[in-house]
Amino acid sequence: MPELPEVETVRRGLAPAMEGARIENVEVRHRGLRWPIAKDFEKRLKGKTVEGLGRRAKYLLADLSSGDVLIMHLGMSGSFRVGKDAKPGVYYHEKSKSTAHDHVVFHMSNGATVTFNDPRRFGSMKLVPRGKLEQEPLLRALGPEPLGNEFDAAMLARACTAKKTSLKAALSDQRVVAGLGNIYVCEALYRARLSPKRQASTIADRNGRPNERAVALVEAIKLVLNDAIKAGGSSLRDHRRADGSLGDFQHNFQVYDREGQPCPHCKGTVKRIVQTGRSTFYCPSCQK
DNA sequence: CTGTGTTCCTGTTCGC
DNA sequence: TGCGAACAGGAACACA
Repeated sequence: MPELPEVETVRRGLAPAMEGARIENVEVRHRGLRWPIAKDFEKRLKGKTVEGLGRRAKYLLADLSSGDVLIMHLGMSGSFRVGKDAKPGVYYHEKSKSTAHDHVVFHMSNGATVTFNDPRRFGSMKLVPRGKLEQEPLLRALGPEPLGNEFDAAMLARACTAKKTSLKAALSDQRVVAGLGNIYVCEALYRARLSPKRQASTIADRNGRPNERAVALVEAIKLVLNDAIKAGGSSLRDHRRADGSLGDFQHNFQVYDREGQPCPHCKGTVKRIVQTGRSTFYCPSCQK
């Protein structure tokens, strides 16, 4: 699930429970995440203070007093919940109060409990010394932050000009721009009125300079991400914010998961196609 | 190097 | 209601 707006929402939800607090204890109940959680994981975390909680693309980065950085990724189905007294505030299965898939639990010095739940276990956690963060393979190849000032039409055009893929594939590529996923790529392309099937290189001229499509696309990306963050992200299925409340942005989807429904802006119908193995939703009559 | 398909895993939804 | 198939927000990896 979690794309940039959801991860940012998680970060904001976890910050009050984690920043400035010491990790009194950490329980790893299932080491088999995307990669096995390292053997020294608990030892390196116990007794350390979280000095700050940041985000890079879809990664959460917890700065620790030990000099390590805890890198966390939610994968497809990961979520965090903040609770007290060693209990999560909200359960993944709220009715059954099930703790299945609660793989990692942080017990903080302020009494907060931070629980990582991930049914599909595509998420990951990894400790890296702060000094080696720049060489970290997970982060190294990431493209620009889409909400940063440095991300503009010129930069996007430069990244797309040599691409031989569709716009959908290019925007999904974390090396081009970091943090978009299937939902927000579809939504940004819709807002920019650009077809997901259009060749990515057509947002640049022969010299790699941005054209009006690149300008519209960058504007649409920033707009949709900012709106989604304001709404607390999207809540599909059981997904919730760290405090258990639901994000609202799914109500603002214009095309995502709306196959067969009317386009909000023309008389067309939202269509679903498959590109590089993933569903794409778009309006063929207003996205060109 | 570039682009595409497969794979990890569990849960939900859909058609019969 | 049951039951198998299809599908789901990601991204590393193998391969052409």
